[in-house]
Amino acid sequence: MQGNFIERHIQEDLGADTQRLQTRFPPEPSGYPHIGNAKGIWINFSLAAQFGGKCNLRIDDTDPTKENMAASVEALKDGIRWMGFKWDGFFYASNYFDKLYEFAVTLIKKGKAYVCDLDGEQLRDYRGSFTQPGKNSPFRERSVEENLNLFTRMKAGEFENGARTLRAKIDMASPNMNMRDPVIYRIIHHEHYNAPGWCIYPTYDYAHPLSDAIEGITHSLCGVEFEDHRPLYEWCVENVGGFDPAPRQIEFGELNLTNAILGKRFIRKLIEDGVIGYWDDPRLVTLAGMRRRGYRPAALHNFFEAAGVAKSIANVDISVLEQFVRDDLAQDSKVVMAVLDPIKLVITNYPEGQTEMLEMPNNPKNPEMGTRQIPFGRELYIEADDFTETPPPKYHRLYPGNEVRLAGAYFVTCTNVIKDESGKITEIHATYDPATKSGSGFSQRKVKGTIHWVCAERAVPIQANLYSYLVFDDENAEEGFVFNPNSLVVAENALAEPSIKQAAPDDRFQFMRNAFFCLDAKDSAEGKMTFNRIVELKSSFK
RNA sequence: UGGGCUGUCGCCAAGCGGUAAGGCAACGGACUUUGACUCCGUCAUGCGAAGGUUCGAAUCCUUCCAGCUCAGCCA
Repeated sequence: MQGNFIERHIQEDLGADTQRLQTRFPPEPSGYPHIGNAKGIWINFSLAAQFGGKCNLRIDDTDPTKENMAASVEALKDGIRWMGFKWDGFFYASNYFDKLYEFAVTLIKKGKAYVCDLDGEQLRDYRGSFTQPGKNSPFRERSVEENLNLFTRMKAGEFENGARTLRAKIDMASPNMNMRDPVIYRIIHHEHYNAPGWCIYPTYDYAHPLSDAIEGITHSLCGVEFEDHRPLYEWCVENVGGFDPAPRQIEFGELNLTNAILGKRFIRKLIEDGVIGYWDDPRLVTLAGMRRRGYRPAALHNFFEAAGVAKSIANVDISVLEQFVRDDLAQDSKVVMAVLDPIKLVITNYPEGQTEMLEMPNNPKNPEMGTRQIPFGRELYIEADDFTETPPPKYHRLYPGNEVRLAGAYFVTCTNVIKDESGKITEIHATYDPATKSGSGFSQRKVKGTIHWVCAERAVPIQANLYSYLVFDDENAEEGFVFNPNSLVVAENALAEPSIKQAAPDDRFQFMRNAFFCLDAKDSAEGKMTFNRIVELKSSFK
C-alpha cells in the first residue's frame, strides 16, 4: 500500500478496522489560523475522512490567562468550515478539568506525583542543563497523605500564584528535559472564561495526552516540535492507566512557507504597529486572509496533497501555493484582460471615431461559461512589456515590423514608434488587417504572438489608493479592467466578497504574478507598506 | 555544550538489502487567439561525507558533517 508514513502507521495499528480511527485538531485559541495550522487541520481531518474515522476539534485552553479566546475560537471554526471539514466532536480541554484533577489525585496516590514548594527560579536551578543532570527536589519524597493534603489545599486556593506546583515524579537525570519531573499543575488565580471555579490549572504536557485519552483519540497527530514530548505523553497515558484505546502520538514535519508572512507573534506585532489591517489582511496567509484574496479551499487541499506529508520540515515557496491557486481558479473563473503598465497603441488604418464590439469567451478552457462583448477602437492600451524596439531572440510579441494578434481581435503590424523629446516612447503605431478578425476563420498566415489590450476610450485608470484592485472588463464593469499577465485568471468569487474591495496592494509580479491585485504607483511613492517590505521587516524582527 | 529529529535532483517526496517512483520547476519540441493550457521528450552511475559488512547498500555497521529542536509554573 502506498501512502505516507502516517497512513502506514494507522493501517498497522488498526488493521482492517480503520474506521476506528479517531483524530483531533487541538489548537490553542490565540490568534487566527494560518496556512501552517491549516496543514494540521488538513492532515487530521482528511485522514479521518479517508479512513472513515472521526476527527474532533478541541480547543486547548488550559492556560486561563491567554486573551482573545472567544474570537479565536470563532476564527478556528470558520477556517475549518471554510476548508470543507466538519468536526465530529467539539470540546474544550477545560471541559475535562474535573477528570484531569481526579487523574492527578490518582497519580499522587500511586506515588507518581508530588507537590513541590520550589519557586520558578529554584525549579530552573534544580532542573540542571543539557549537559548536567538535575537534582531531586527536596519535596520529592513527601508522603502520599501530605501530597494529597497539599494538592487539595492548592485547589482550595490557600496558596499564592506560583507558591507550589504539582510535579510528575519521573527522572531528574533524564537527558530529555521534559522528563525531569515536569510541572503538571500550577496555581493561577485567574478565572477561566469557560471553566469557572478553578485556581489550579493543568499544563499542556499533562492535559493534552489525557484529553486525547478521554476522547478516545487513537492517533494524535502533531508537529515535530512535540517529538521530545512524546515520552511524557506516553508516561501520562500509561501511569494514569485504563485507557482503551491508548492514544498514540505521531509527529509530522510542519510547513514552512518561504516569502510569506507566518507566525502569530509576528502577525500580532504587525497589527499592533498598524502595518497591516487585521488577521484577515489579504497579504497574510491566514485562512481568513487567503479567503479574502479569493483563494478557494480546493487549492489548499491540492497544495497540501502535492506537498506531501513527511517528517522533515517542508520548505515550500509561496509561488508553489500560488500555482495551485491559479490552477484551481483557471477551471471556472472568468478570464479577462487588463493592462497594468499601459502604453498607447494607435491603429493608423482603423477609422477615426469608430468603435466595434468584439466577442470574447469568458473562459477559453470552458466554453460553457459563455462570452462577453468588449469594445475595440482605433486607440488601445497594451502592456509596455509586450513591446520592444530591440527584440531578443525568440521574442514573439510586438516590435517594429512584426505582426501579432490582439487577443480576440485582429492581427496588427507595428509600423513605427513615437517618442517625446527625452526619447521615451509615447505611442506605438500599427496597422491592422480587417481580414484577420477573430472568429473569421482566417488562416492564410499565422503569427507567433498574441497580446492583450484594452480600448483606450473605454478604459479607466486604476484607482489610486493603497487598497485598490482592478475592475472587470465585463458588461457590468465598464469602468476598468482586470488583468492577468499570464494565466488570465480572475477569481469571480473573490470579487463577490465585499471586503475584497479593501484588499491588498503589493508588488504585483512578486507577490502574486497572476492575481487580481496590484500595487499602485502612488502607494510606493508614499512609501506605504508593500508585501516585500513586510518580508524585509520580518527578517529583522527576530 | 548532552538529548531528540532531519539530510535522496532547484523545491517537495517515494524507497525499508536486489541494482534511484512521482509531482512542481527547468529545458527541448509539437500545438495554440498570449510565451498560458494541452501533448510529447529530456532532466540523480547518484541518495550529507568518509570508511566498513555483503555477491549486491540510499537502505545494515562505524565515524564525521550540516540543519532544526529542547533548559516556560506557554501550547
